[in-house]
Amino acid sequence: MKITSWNVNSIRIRAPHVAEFLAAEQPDLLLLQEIKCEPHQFPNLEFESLGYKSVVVGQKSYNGVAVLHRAPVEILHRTLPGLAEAPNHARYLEVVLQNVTVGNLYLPNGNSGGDEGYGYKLEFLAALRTHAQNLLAADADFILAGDYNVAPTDADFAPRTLGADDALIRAPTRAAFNALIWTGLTDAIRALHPHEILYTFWDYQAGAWERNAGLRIDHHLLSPRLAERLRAVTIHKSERAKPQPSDHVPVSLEIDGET
DNA sequence: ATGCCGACAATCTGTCGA
Repeated sequence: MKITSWNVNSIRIRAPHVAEFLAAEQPDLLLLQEIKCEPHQFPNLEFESLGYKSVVVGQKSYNGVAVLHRAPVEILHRTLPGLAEAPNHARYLEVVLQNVTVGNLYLPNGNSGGDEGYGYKLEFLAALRTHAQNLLAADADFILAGDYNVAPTDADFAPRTLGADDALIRAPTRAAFNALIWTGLTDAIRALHPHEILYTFWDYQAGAWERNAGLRIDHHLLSPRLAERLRAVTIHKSERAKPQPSDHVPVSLEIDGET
């Protein structure tokens, strides 16, 4: 099973890139973040011809997540369980494919909106941790993947890309991310590439791509049995060099068995 | 200090968010 996550920064702008990616890579699931549109605006036609259907959790202008799938999926959640507030933020979608529960998430950046904006980011991470604990208690096989807007360690961002108080690296951010991981989850990229400098995002500004001034902020967290079935991780870096790219690149997992 | 991008409301530009 192949599962890819990609923050596309507007699906309407990026539809040709996504279609090309689907044709070339044929993932079983493509988890999209920042689609920036309402469900009725989602460009389904361009993907249906490639054999993919969509589940869309969208809103006007901002945020928004979706899952593209070939085989039917069961929809479990359209908001993050336990996140009471969720004030008009389309940031979570959970489906099941082949007995694997897949949570697709777009975590708040946390640098805007002052204390409230940052607090919402921490609340999201806390709710995600509780949800992970519940899934573990239910003995589920699951993946929580997407744009976490968290650089977990100092090896996960290039020099001079982030200020010391940036919401992507502040101590409470990392503590909340670690608390999630330490429920017993595995960071897929780090499981297979523990020491390499790897990034999944390069800002549009200041020549970040040309200088390789990137961040590793897109993650796949795996439950224990799924971690044992992890065979490969691919960061599709070449997407960033294409014309009119997203600032994030796709990240794919290959999972053994149950296919 | 910072060279971008996309959506939107309202135009040939500004604001917001990331």
